Amino acid sequence: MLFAQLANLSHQVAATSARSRKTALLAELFREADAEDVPIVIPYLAGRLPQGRLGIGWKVLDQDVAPAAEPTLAVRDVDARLTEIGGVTGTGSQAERRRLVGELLAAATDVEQRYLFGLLTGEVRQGALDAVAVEGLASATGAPPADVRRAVMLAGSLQTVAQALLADGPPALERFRLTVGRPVLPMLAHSASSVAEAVEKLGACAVEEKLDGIRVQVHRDGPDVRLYTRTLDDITDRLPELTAAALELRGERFILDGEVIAFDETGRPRSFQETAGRVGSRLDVATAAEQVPVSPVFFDALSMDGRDLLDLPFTERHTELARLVPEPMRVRRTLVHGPDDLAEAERFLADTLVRGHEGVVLKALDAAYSAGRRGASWLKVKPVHTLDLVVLAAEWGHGRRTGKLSNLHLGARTADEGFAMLGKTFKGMTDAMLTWQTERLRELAVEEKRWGVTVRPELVVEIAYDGLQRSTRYPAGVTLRFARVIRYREDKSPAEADTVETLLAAHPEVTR
DNA sequence: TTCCGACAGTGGGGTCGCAAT
DNA sequence: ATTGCGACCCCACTATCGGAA
Repeated sequence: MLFAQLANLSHQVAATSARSRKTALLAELFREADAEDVPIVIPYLAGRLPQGRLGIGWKVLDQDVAPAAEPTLAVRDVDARLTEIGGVTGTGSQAERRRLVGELLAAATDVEQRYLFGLLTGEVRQGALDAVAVEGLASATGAPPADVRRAVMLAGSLQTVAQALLADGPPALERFRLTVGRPVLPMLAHSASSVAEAVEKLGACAVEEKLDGIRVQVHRDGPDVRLYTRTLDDITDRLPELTAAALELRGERFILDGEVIAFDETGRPRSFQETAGRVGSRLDVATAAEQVPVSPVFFDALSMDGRDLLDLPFTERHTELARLVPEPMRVRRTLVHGPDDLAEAERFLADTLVRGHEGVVLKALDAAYSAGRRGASWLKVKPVHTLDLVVLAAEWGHGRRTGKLSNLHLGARTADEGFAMLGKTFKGMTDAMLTWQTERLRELAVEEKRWGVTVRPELVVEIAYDGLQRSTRYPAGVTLRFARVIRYREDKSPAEADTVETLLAAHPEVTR
């Protein structure tokens, strides 16, 4: 199959807004693909590369290469060349990768070049990624979409399922079962703005503390233990104390879901930055483990002694968990009967925050474990802080925000009547706000740059954020975590904006 | 007809490890 | 030694489609 055929199809998919049409287009191509092309075509159509990451980013792609006039590249050619590029390492590798990418781009037509850019940067912008590709695959093979989604969750990859399905048809889905040692896509939580809202939606539920660490899936099969992240990367070698903890549990074969986090000597959680740094350390694990020891804290059991627990209600999965895992290694929790029991949920949240944790997750007691589309039975609630800050600059947006000033640079007042930048945000804006702020910020512009505009510091904006963290990038030494716009405050003058001083005072633990 | 769940898109900051300077 | 870059952690929010109510 020619690469141009995929590039053109992707273009067509991007051109239609109807999801049903996107699905139909993808299904048609899945049906046409040769068996040998399938392992390549499937990830490409879901906007990804079968090789995963290749060390190719904007710096390597930032070259102007004249496109070829006629399409000649086969799908397999592109794949072979990318595999080659990914294999280049060592001194001079970046220049060599750049040269090879240049050669590939020169062999590609205009449409193919654009598609390649999308695949390599992970921004295909065709309005169809894994989930829509799953629908297309189901449609192409006649398999029920829900069964395909479940198989993908169990296989941890669309590609594996697609190959089996296209080769052997719907019966192939039977082969995808929960297996100890093979990671499954984790169940995720949605957000709720308050405990009351969450309890209202869920009814009887468990309220569990939400730890600010790294998600971990622990598999044990006898003496073999493997640890996986949320994206199913194997991090076994980095966390020997977790392996040891898993081996001490009195069970031979199980899969547990939880969080890994670092605590200080008093049992309070250390900052997310410290936990993340530890989990990210791969080279000198022994030293890292000594300086920042981490602990597993579990909240779910997916498999026990060869039994698949995924479809059991949460209550029963938790019973299994509690039988295996001693209390200190489990997430703290309380049970709530329903809205009339709200006070208990509120009390638990307050207590959890006092302990230094991030918030709570409320989980429906009757819900199965599912990464598929079965509604939000896990709801997280975290406290939100707000500030009035001043817009210092704004950057031009990309994709559907092209032509709009999007990413705002946010400043707080300083003691010397100036402003210190605390970070950026592009979140929380409606289309109307984008249009309005583009016009307003242009009026305030003092300098036009390629990336955007700097403005007179006059526009006050109300910002929500999850907390403060240390920063080496910004002048105050701190930055906002997950900043998002709530609304513009034209009724406020910049002199009424919040100061760095009051911000630091509100989060004493960060600079202590 | 209206409502709402699921998805894709739009990017944010930090840290680590490797290569380049 | 320091800097730049890519990968991978954490993540919020809006617009839109299409099935459910």
